[in-house]
Amino acid sequence: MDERKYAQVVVERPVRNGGVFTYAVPPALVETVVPGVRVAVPLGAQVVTGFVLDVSADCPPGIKTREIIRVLEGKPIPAALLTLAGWLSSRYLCTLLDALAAVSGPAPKGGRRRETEWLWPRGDAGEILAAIEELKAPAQARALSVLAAQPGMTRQALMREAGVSASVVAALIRKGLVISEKVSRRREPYEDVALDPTPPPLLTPEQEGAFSEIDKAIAAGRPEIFFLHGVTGSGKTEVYLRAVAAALSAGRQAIVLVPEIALAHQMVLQFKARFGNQVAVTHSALVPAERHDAWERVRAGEAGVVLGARSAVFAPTARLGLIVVDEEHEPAYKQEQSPRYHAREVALARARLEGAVAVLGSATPALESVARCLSGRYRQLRLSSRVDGRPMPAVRVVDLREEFRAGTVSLFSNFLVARVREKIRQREQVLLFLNRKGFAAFVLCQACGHVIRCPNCDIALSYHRPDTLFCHYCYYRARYRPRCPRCGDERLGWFGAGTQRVEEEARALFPEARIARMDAETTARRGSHAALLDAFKRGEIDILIGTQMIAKGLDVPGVTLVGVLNADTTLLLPDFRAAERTFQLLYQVAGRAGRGPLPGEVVIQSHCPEHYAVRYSARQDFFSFARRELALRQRFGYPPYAALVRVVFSGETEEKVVREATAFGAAAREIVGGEEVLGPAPCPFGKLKGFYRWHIILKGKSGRAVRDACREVLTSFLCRRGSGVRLSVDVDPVSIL
DNA sequence: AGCACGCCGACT
DNA sequence: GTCGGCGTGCTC
Ligand SMILES: [Zn+2]
Ligand SMILES: [Zn+2]
Repeated sequence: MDERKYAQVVVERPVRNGGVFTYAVPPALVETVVPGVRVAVPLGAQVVTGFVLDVSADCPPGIKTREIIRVLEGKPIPAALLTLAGWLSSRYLCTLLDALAAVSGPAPKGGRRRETEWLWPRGDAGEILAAIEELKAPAQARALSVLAAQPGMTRQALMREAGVSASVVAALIRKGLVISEKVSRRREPYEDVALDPTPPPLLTPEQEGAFSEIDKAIAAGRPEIFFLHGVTGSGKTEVYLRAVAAALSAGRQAIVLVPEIALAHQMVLQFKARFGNQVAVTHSALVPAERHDAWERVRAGEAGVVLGARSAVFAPTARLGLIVVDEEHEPAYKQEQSPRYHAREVALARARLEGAVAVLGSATPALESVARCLSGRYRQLRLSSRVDGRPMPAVRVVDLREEFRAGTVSLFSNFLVARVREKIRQREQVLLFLNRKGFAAFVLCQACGHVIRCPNCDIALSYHRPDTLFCHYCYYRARYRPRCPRCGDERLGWFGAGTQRVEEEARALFPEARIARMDAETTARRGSHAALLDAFKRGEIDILIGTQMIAKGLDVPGVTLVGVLNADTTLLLPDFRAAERTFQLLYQVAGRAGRGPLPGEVVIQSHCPEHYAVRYSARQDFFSFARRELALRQRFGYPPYAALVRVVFSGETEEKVVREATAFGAAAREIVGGEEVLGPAPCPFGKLKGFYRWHIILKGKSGRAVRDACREVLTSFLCRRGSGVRLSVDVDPVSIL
């Protein structure tokens, strides 16, 4: 009988049908063609690669199949991750191919592991001396004698020391007078962290209570979702460590996600000290081949713990028992290219599919998480007191409107200047924090703090020349008048000072202080970021000025004052999460003060001190903030009470982009039922690398409903091929820039 | 995405 | 008459 096997293959071509084709498996490949392997297959006139989804004995009728050419190297994607890829493509409306590529981890080939090359002179001292004498080329002779004096140099060092060019060294190697030895530097970062033999610290009663719940679920193999809501310094990490230990002793593996591995230095050290080489760190500093090695250690079960950024959620753990998502509210968990997944959501889906326990942690939960705690989907565990028993820092909000009326033109209020001077006198350290500059012109009344918002969307309107204000969500437009609608003042500003200007002002105001600035410009050189932080920690800098990047993970005991120069700029972002982002940022910044023995102090400068995000963050009152914010989300129809899908159109000709976006909008309005179609409107970054960008936002009651509606529109809608307009879909967008 | 097929305008 | 524009459809 016909024993032929057929494989369903997703080809690496953006084909309309989703790219799934049926191929015959040649007898020689029956053993190796299994679900999850990559294969080379013929497609039309060419050979393309693809992923095998499934292998079976039957073939859909009425098609002439061709044979798989060969199986590519690399381990197959495990079944659970293949299922997860299917989930990803339907949850995030991406192609199955993009989902499979994400799930398949780092490529097995493509780049060598890093090697260090050492150069040695050939032979004993006599032979080398003879060779130097015989050499006709003086540069080569010089290089060889330099190397003889100091054997074991790198190529760069030899070139530098001998003052010769690369060709000189190459000639010596070619002649066999110099031996090149390449040593693979298979150094895992943090490899040299010693296991800490001391027993883990005792848990506080709160930590104990939280851990025992998680422990019970792990021991029982009950796939629960826990939300660990713990204030700054309440010891969430120790709870994660205990939970991971519990999973390991139950014979299962654990994945621990952090927003940015480069900023999780302390946490990596703690995990390495506790679990040693059982931890695989998927560090972004690894070259692809090294990432692949780490992945294989996980697959083989050598590593029981995976610690990494969002892509670590796809680690090929065979026996997953626990997934931890630390700082679950962080926007860094959102992948901003297809598949545009949120690692927290993927983690929950994976935990469900593989029967693992999930632990999400934050001091300032995403409002989606608050809603899920309230609905009972997450079990909430609270850590409400600091492990060290220190009080939260005292926060003082300075009203910039009063400063404005009093004629202050400086970025520093009089109060902040006085506090900084006091700290400098006492030889304590100061952190000055500047919110990132607004990306577009936004309108804020300098006199009363009023912000003009969209009546439909509650989103801050942005100004466009010569006299238009518009909403980036629904494209509501209004005429701009340089006159505040609330107080009538004519000084509507769009301010946006850079760190450079802050530094200049600070030098003028505090001439006796040692001041440093940390931003993209000053930390462009590799390692200078760490060097600057080290200098600050050693007390060689009195005032450190920086943007968002210094708010994360900075732990300097000498800092007793944190100043936020402009608390409001995040409130002006065209984003329904603007208030949430502001609250999170201010809360986090405040946590940077008073981490040492001296009490901390925080000064927040704001044009809208009465705004609830500013007010409640000053009191570190998350629950009051959440209550207010949830009410607004409900009123204006935003997550967690609604779901959004954003469709971005981009191309080199704006008219064509607008035409396609408008056509999509019309098709969408035709098809959808209860969902709203907002726009098209220009994206906040309306032109990026020569591409004009417009977007449409679909809004609906449930995620399922909006996704279904969007999927339906997408099946009937195609950008005209000649238009050169590309379309990309973002389900649950985090940033709409 | 590629590539072929096909149907109209302006060239040797 | 044919060379070539790109709109349309298909690839297991
Ligand atoms: Zn005003
Ligand atoms: Zn609007």
